[in-house]
Amino acid sequence: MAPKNSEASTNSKMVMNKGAWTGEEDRKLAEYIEVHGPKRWKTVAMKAGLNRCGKSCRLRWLNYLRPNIKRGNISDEEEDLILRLHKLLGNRWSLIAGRLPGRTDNEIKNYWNSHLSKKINKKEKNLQSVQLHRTASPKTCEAVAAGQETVEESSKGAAIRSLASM
DNA sequence: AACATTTGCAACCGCGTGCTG
DNA sequence: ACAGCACGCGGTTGCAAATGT
Repeated sequence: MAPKNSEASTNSKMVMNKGAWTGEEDRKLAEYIEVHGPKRWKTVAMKAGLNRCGKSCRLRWLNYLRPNIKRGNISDEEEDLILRLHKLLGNRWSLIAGRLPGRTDNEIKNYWNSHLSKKINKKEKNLQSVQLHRTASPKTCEAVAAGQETVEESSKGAAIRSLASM
């Protein structure tokens, strides 16, 4: 895959750092934000003396350097909340993260993709095999599933609207 | 021990939206 | 009304560590 960078490409001579952040870069970013605050990321990147694009700085701050960030060890309560919110909101990771203090959307998205989606797939497969044994025709199953989907979609919309407006 | 495969997470990318001049 | 910019989001990728053969 050819590397692209929309912000970096605005200055053809400038080659931005990419990949993992070093301790030194973290320190520079944190020090700058402590003084000037987390805004104008392009300026932050330049003024902090970081050869990074603004986007990269923003992401690093939000997902790693920001104070009060919880890392790892997602508790059973948090997992349960994620599952319920995902059922309600779908892949609205930032909204879900907003309900979990100290957690980032990226962390929740990663957790979902690597842990929960598998769990759910397993559950669904189990459920399907049970249903196939119990119910009459596959068409009945489809009809039932479609009906549930419609109801879920409408409540999803209401939930997103109410959370987004907060 | 050596290699292959899988997993988990940090970071990147493209796109949509809102703000500003 | 419009263009350009900055920001935020969700999807995807890259890679090191862990695990399996």
